[in-house]
Amino acid sequence: MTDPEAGQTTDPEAVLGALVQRAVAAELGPAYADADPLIRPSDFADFQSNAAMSLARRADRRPRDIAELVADRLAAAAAVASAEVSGPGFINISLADDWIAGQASAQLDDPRLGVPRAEQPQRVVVDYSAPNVAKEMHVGHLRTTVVGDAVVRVLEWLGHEVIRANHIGDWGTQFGLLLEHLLDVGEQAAYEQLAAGEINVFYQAAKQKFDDDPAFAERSRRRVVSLQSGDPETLRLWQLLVHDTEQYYSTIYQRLGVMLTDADLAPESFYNDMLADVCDELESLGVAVISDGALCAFPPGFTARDGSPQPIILRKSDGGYGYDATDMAAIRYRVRDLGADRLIYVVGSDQSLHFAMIFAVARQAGWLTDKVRADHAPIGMVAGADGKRFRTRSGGSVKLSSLIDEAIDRAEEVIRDRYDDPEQRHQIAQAVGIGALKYGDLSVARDSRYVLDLDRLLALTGNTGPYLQYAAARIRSIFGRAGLDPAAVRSGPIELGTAAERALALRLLGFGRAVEDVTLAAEPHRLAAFLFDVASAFTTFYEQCPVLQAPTPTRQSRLALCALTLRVLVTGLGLLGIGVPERM
RNA sequence: GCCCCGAUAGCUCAGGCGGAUAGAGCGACUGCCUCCUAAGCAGUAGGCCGCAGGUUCGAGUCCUGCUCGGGGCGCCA
Repeated sequence: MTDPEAGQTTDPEAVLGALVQRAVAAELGPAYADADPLIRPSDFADFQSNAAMSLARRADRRPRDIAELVADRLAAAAAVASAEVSGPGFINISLADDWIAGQASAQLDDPRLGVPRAEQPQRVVVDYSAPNVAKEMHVGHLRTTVVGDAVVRVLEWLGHEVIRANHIGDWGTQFGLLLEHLLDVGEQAAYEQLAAGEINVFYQAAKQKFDDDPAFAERSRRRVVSLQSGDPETLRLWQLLVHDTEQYYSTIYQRLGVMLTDADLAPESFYNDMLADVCDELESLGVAVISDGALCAFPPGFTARDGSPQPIILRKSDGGYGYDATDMAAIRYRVRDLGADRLIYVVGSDQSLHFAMIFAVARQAGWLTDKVRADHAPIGMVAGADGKRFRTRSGGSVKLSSLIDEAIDRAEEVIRDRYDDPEQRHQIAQAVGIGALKYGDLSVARDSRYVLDLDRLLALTGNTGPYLQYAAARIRSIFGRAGLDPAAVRSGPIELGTAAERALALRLLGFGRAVEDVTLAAEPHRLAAFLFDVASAFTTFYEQCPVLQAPTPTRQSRLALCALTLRVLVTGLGLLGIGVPERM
């Protein structure tokens, strides 16, 4: 165990946890050194430890007696102002003001703001976004894209090596009709339409012809065969189609400020050459068997509608490969060739069964071992007004690009009278609108299903991205008025004269824990909630504590606290992929 | 039929590994711009945590059953 009062972390819970563990071990014996200190936020103090009650039975002592002994030892620690027993054995712990102030000063001086790098860096493949070629990116792609992006940023900042994998759908039978339609309209016209984002028009026209024109349908079927058999001209057309829509994704990603680039494409077709070998290996391992003419794997514990074993279908009876095979190939490739320690699939919750089965088969095959962790991070579906799954048919879909436009327009509307310069106005509106949009999706649990509500998603007041951006802008404004560069303020001393200052400083110390929490289950909303608490604590401080007008020692301290708050907000929002405008 | 997810304030949602009096935003209602940005702040009202049992010192949280909603379950991806 590390020294509880040393090390890089500023996290009070970690520090108190170590203190409680040490005290428990001293009172009850070394066998108790690893007991969970059960540190929780408290309504009655800064924190409480509930350890005494859980240890009472094991130690055959009365919980209050244990609590008294531990509390006495805690009270002697420099970090602790008071430790008192209450109720059945709660230990209410308040931290010393000068300890909080010292930690905050250290955090300000630390380039990493008290967030240590991972002790054991991993190589992590994060699979997210995954739009389909020649299909519109709609609102349903927003969350997987921004959640994946935030997870990637957090993992990288913690020192992990991240491989971004945009598993776009660029293969399958629908390409027959798309390619025939491409030939009909001409390459240039198709390019213009696709690059302009008129993707659904293109797709629906192709689909219409497929349904109405038997000759077209027949051509399409033949085209699929040509594609799969590697006919050079067909491949050329296919690449054209893929390239055109990739260009369109890129513009969306750039507008959203998402890290994905062409270099991160890991399309379905990438695995085509591996599929036969994947099937062979699974078959030779005895994991896959022929059933009704198809090559299937039957992972234990999965049963179908009629109670029979439930398969994944690797190779269809017609010899073609399905997406089960592609995903198996991707797992094998990512673990064996890329050397991944962890796989995170930020993919819709409707794929839960699929991933459970895929992972199970990969374990049977020995591709996933105890050393490799595979997570499906389910993304909740977007529902229509009827509460049911949001379907993109019948023109009811919301294009992601329109949503972005709307977000920026709404933000610009708010500041229309505030900034004369249209360029500046647009830049602010862009940062704020995109910030609102992304935060709106990042601040809820990623698997919560939701009815699309633009007013909620694009809100500019309350617990929103702009609220956090606004707090940062106000801090910058303070420094601007003082003619100071906030980045230059790197040291205290910080003094905590008021409750608002203390509450803000204490809150800031939890930054590292909040960042860490994101990686546990790929949940950026935990960081979002923390940042909202920080901004909220700051605005209370802002209302109550004049900074520039304060007398000298207090002024310096408050400037330091502001500088620290700004850096935590900007860094934290950056980890969520949200930019912060200089002014608002 | 089986499996997964959900049900918390009027609405949208948070609630690490079980802790004391269940939180936030929006909406409603009261106040607050001679003062570092009112995209803000302070406050009030609003709860059978779906229902019924169980586990235990203690359950929104864990277990069982049920109700309702969503999703999934052999050759689409």
